[in-house]
Amino acid sequence: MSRLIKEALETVRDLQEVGVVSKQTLRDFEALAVPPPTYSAAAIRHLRENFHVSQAVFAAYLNASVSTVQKWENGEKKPSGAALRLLSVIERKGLEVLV
Amino acid sequence: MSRLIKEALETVRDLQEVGVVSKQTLRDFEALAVPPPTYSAAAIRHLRENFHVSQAVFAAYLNASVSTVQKWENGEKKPSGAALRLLSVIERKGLEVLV
DNA sequence: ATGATTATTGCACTTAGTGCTACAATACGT
DNA sequence: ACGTATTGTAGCACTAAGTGCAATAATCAT
Repeated sequence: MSRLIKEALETVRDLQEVGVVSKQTLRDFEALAVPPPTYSAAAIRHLRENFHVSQAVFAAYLNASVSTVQKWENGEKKPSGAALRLLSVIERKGLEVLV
Repeated sequence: MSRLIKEALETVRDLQEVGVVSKQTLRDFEALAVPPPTYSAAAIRHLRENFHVSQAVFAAYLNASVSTVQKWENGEKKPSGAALRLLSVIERKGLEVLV
């Protein structure tokens, strides 16, 4: 998370404590403060290789087609927003969380 | 997971123990045995409402656009495979895992 | 070597994802 | 109750993601 956003988030947290801002607003802000993950083609390939799985198996975990994974890794297509988020979850929590 | 697949998975596990099948193959099979998640438009809306967040906030968590979430909930568009997997993760682990 | 698994390339096609606008509904404070 | 702010709906147009298939190439173990 960028430093600026982090500080802003702190501010909103303080404002919420004092009652200037609702819990809803705080939660909204937290969600918006979550940085959009980005993965280069190479990064995706590395991520998969760290788990020692083939493209086919990786695709199965992701619930995507082999063709899609290949195009991600070869830079022909970029993962959608949700797919990027999923990749970040995998990176931090492992493939197991998908099961 | 369907009963048949579950049994087949057991068999492959046994085969692997005896050495007829490699660990790779077992892992491949496990991945393939993971059932593809499905969410109806209503199910997605319910999922979001369970977390008491607006479409905008939900979209931020998913790293998707508001427009996309709306179309999912109104049945105009269906989530991609990876998006479905992400929804299943959220359902089982909560929104927190995305941060 | 050779056979099996895994990855690449290219083509064609479908549909998800997004942005924007104007409008409706609902909730909220005063 | 009233006006206001938040939240969700509806329609449009467009871009690019996702998919399948088939043929070729690279990798790797035996």
